[in-house]
Order: sequence, then structure tokens, then C-alpha cells
Amino acid sequence: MAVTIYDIAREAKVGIGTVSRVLNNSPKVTSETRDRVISVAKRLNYQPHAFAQALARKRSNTLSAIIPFFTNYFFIEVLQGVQETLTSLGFDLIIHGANNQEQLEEYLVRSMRKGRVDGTLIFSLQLPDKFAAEFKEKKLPLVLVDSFHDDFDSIRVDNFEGAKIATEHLISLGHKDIGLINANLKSVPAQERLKSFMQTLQRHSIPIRDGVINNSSWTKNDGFSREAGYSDMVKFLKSGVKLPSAFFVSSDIQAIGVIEALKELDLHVPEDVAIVSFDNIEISKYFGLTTMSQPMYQMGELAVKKMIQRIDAIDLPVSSVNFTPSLIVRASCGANKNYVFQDSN
Amino acid sequence: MAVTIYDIAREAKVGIGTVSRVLNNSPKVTSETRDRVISVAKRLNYQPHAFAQALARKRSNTLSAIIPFFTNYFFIEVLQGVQETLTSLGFDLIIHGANNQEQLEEYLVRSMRKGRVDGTLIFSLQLPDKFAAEFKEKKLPLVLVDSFHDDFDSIRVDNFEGAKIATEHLISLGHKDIGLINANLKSVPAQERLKSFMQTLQRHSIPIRDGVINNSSWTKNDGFSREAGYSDMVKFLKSGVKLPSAFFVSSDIQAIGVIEALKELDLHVPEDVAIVSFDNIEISKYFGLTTMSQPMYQMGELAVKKMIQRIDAIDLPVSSVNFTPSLIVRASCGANKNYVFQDSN
DNA sequence: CTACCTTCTGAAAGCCCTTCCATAGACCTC
DNA sequence: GAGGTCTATGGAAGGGCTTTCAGAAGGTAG
Repeated sequence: MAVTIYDIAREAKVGIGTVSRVLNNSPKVTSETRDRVISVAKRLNYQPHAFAQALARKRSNTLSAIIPFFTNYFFIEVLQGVQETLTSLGFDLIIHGANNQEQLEEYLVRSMRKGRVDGTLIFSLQLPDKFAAEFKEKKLPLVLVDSFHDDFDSIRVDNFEGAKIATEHLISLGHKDIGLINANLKSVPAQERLKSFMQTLQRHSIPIRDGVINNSSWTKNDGFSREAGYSDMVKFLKSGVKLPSAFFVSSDIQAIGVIEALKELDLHVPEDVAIVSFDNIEISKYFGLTTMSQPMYQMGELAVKKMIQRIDAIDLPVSSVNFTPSLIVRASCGANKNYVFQDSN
Repeated sequence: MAVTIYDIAREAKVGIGTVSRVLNNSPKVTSETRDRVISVAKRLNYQPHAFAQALARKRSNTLSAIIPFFTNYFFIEVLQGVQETLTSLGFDLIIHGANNQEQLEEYLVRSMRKGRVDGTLIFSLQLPDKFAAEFKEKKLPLVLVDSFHDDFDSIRVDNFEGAKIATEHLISLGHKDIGLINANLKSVPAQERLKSFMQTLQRHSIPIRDGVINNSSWTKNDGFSREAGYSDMVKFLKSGVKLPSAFFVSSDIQAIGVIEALKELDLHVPEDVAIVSFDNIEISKYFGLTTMSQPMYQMGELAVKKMIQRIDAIDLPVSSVNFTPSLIVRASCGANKNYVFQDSN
């Protein structure tokens, strides 16, 4: 029914091997034969059958990406980098949104299915040990984005450096009483941001009062959500602990909730409290958030490039790259009094 | 190298046909044989080869989705519905972000590749005629989301009804001088929202002043963007036309830009101007936007269900379903003075 | 003119699965 | 016990491609 290389071979009066060679730009074909085959293929509107090709080539030209929390801007932007890079290379992208551990494992199993995909990208999720072992043993290409494992390539943001820059920015503005609204410590970025925050304060000999460090107990999205930021701030405000002059908030989305909670008590940002957060998601500019920018698109792009290298040479030494986030100064820290948002931000 | 059904057949001392039957739960196998085969398969850690299966079954169990503008909340949320429904059915999803016409066509070609996917989902994009003809002729399953074509299933939001409800909401609040900030009329939703807006005002005998209807000339995202909303509002404010008491804005994201433009002139929402917009994207609640909610997740879910039906019976009559958006009253229209955003919104 | 290369080409094998077909064997029936 | 029916099974065919292999055709050298 559909046109195959056999049809072309018949029409062009050549063998199927020759057709295949022409279609794959093999050099060993005379240009007359080549032209004849090509013109027949065009005329019949031939399209190669993807799976038959994949089966014969042992190469599917598709990758899978496992991401948590579908509706999170961070992933979406990284994903955009992934998708565009992939497309330019002729690859396809299969997407799996994993909302919990079970789903993650289910998707990992799917991705390991022989021949299904050439490689797997994992975003922000901890790779379970048993899968790590299996991927390694079977030599399946795997790259981690915003996550880490000794045995696989990874691309991360330097949370340590980022939290340090953010904290020092507040210090440089004269703040000597700084609090933290953090996500859930189950998440590695939350751990790193906390640690760096505390070390930075210590290094500058700034005391940390009891009760100003707030690690979220939310589990949904590991506490990286507006709701978590909102309720954690409400909790803090009710705790009776004196309000610090500034807060470092572990993500933009939490910061939005934090600001809202403050607003309800008629507390203003940055007049009453300065805020610096982390991520630089698209909407952060609408809120005038001073934040640490992660090069999300580029991370996606690099992830794909690494993956392709890995596919071509599975035994390459493992590499890990860290992007250093950069400070974007807007209004919420008080340093930029006449911030008007601009498209370029 | 990798384990195949031949290995299992050999070990279990049966034929490959039997192995296949066991693996596919065919009933015609004695339970002893079945158990033996299963235990061998487990022991060898057998995984079927997806492409070989797809080739033999002529069924790939994967769909492709073509979406415009990757970083738009509307698509992301619909996509989430698509992805979760698909996963529960054992399907995979290939994602293509099309930023322009060329890319759209390239992706359509890819999706039509024989055997690559079982069906294609198109989001908010106008299907070019030549492709429509080809999809129809080749009987390739296609469903349109937020778009329409006579020959294919479609799932839409009733822009007509939505714009009517939004406009009437403003009228019911006593507004008699209402403006429109619309997206680019190249886009069908923009056309429909404009038409319905005007008809509704006429029906209520509310005059439309010169200059209060603003159709965007932005082409990026068809004017559905914060930048477009911002600059179109700035343009309006500079035009010298008297400010209406209320605006209907054709999307939330534009409304955010509109509000920002107003703020720069120290004009407040809803005190100086009331605003109702369209979409109910996630961040609209942070801005207290009164808006028309589209059931995005459900649209994705339904799109998949329709697709599966279509795959199973390509000659089913074409169906088109319209979701009616519902009004979400928050602060921006002035009707809900003490709006505090809530998680349930 | 023969022997030997090159170069190009056709066809078969292989990728791994599903499905169809034929048969062996068990079980009935008269 | 011959003939017939039914079930479980093995194996070939087929799905559409790539790649290997051997051979045909053409060219060169002796």
C-alpha cells in the first residue's frame, strides 16, 4: 500500500540495495542511477518507514526526557532548549512527566526498553541506585540535568555559588539580619542553597537568629511552589519571631507567595523587607524580583550536545558541568529603585 | 547480544510463536507452557524491542503533538492532560515546538512519515490546506486542539460564548464604556473574540467609541504576549482617546502587560479601569485577574481520547466539541473587592 | 587476447517481532 | 477402530529497511 524501496527499485529498474544506497547518500553509485532513483522516489512521494529504519540501523534517533512537575517554568524553558537543539539534529523527543517515584521508575523502565530511545535525559530527579546500576551495566546513554550522579554526565547550576552571590548581594546592601525561606530539604538544591546561605553569613560574621531559617515541609514540588512560599511565610509571621530586614528565598515561585503573605499584613517589598530569590523564571520580571538567573535554555542545549557525544562514544569519560547563575537586579531587593520591567530582562 | 524471543524459545524449549503468544496474553497456551516461558523471560530479563514490535504490529503506540510557542502556559497545561492520559494508555508522546510556518510544515512531514506515529495532535495552529488534503487522503489520524477544520476532529473553547460572558460581566457591573485590547486578527481566536465582543455590546445597545478597539499588530505569538499587551496599551494611552471605564483583554498574559502600562501612568486596576481577560493561566491568580477559564487539562485529556477512537476507527464521522469557558471572578474587574488569592483558584 | 583490478550493482541475510498456517496429538462419536 | 473435531504448538512468512557479499561490467596492463 504505502510505497517502499521495493516499489522504487522496480520502477527505477534497479535493486533495493541501490535504492537504499542512494537514499543514504552512499558514494558508490553512478550519478545516472542516483538521479533515476531520486526522481522515481520523488514521483512516488516516498517516505522511509521510521521503524524499519530504526530496526535495521539499531538507532532510533529519538531521546526521552523525564521531567518532574510538568507545569514548572524551569523545566519548560530547559525543555525548549532541548527540543530545538534536538530538532535541528533530526532527533525526536519523547516526554515523560513524572509526578512521583513510581512514575519515575515506570518511565525509566520504558526508556530502557531495547531500541526505544537512543538516550535518556533526566531532569532534577534523583536517579534510583538500582537504575543507575542497570543503565551503567547496559551502557545506556543517560545525562542528568539539574541532578548529579558519579557515573553519568551531568549539567547543573552551581547552587552554592548562586546562593552565595544572592546572600552577598543582600549583605552588600547593608542587611545584617537576613532570613531564609527555603524549599524542602529533601531536594538537593534546597540543601545546597541552605548550606551556602549559612556559610556566607558566617564568613561575613553575620549572626543567624533563631527562627529565621525556614525549611519547607511541603512535599508537593518539594516545596518549590507559590503555595509553599505563601504558607511558610504566613507561618513565620505568626511565629512571633522578629521580621528580618531581608530574606533569601530559594525560588522565584516561592517568592511570589512570600510577597503575597507579606502584602496581607501590609508589609511591602522592598521597603519593609528586601527579597532575593533564585531561578529567574519568566514571570519573575513581572514581579520585579531580584533573582539568580539560570541559563535554562543553554542548559537544555548543552544536555543534548552531551547526549549526542555520549551516544556516539558510550565509553567517553564522564563529565559534569556547572553553570554559575548570575544576579539579576530588579526591584525586590531595593537596590534598583526605579525598576521598570523591560522586555530584555 | 540483547535477549530476543529466540533465546527464550530455546531455553524454554518451545517455538518462537508460543513465546510471542505468551507474551501477548493469547489464551491458546496451556498454563504449564505459559509458566515456563514466563519464568525464562523473567530470568533472562527480557524486554521486547519496541521497534520490531511496532514494525510487526503496524502500530507504534506513540503520538506526536505540534504546539506553537513552547513557553506558553496554555499549551503546557493542555499538554499535561495529554501526557498523563497517554501514559495511562501505554502510549508515548513526541513533542514538536513550532515557532513558525516552516517548522510546522517540517513537523507535519515528520509526523506523516509512515509508521512513525499513530496519530498527530495539532494545537492552536491552522492546518495548511495541502497537508489537510494529504492527511485526509492517507487517512492519518489527526485531531485539532484549539483550532478547527471541517475534515478533522477538533476540540475547542467557545471563544464566542466566552467573550460574551466576559463582556456581559463588565456590563452587569455597570460599565457603559468598554474597550478591547485584542491579539492579532491573524489568529482565529482573536477574530472570534472581537466579533463576539462587538455583538454583545450591540445587543446591549452600548456604543463603541472610535479608537477603543485595539487589535494588535504584533506577530510574535500572534500578539498573545505580555509585550504586546504592554505596548498596545501604551499606544492606546498615547493616542489621546479617552480611557474607557473597562477593558476586555483577549488573554491573561496581555492583561499583565496592560496592567503594567497603566501602572506607569499611576492608573490602578480596578479603581481606574476594570479588566476582564481570557485563559485563566496559572499566574493569572497571582495578579488577581478576572478571567475566562478554559479547562485546559480536560481538553488535553479529551483530545487523547478522541485520538484513540480515531485510530481504532479512522472512518468514524468527524466530531467537534466546544468547551464553554467559565468566568472566574477575582479582583481586576472590581466585583470582588476583597479578593485574596486562594490555592483552589 | 588473457589476466587482473575496479567499480558498481543485485540479491540475500539480518534486525526482532506478530500472525497465519499446517500439523500433531488428544479426545469424541458411531 | 476409523473418521472427525478441537486445541496447542512450531515455524514460516512478512513487515521495510541496511549492509554484506558475490558477481557483472568495464577498464587496464602485459
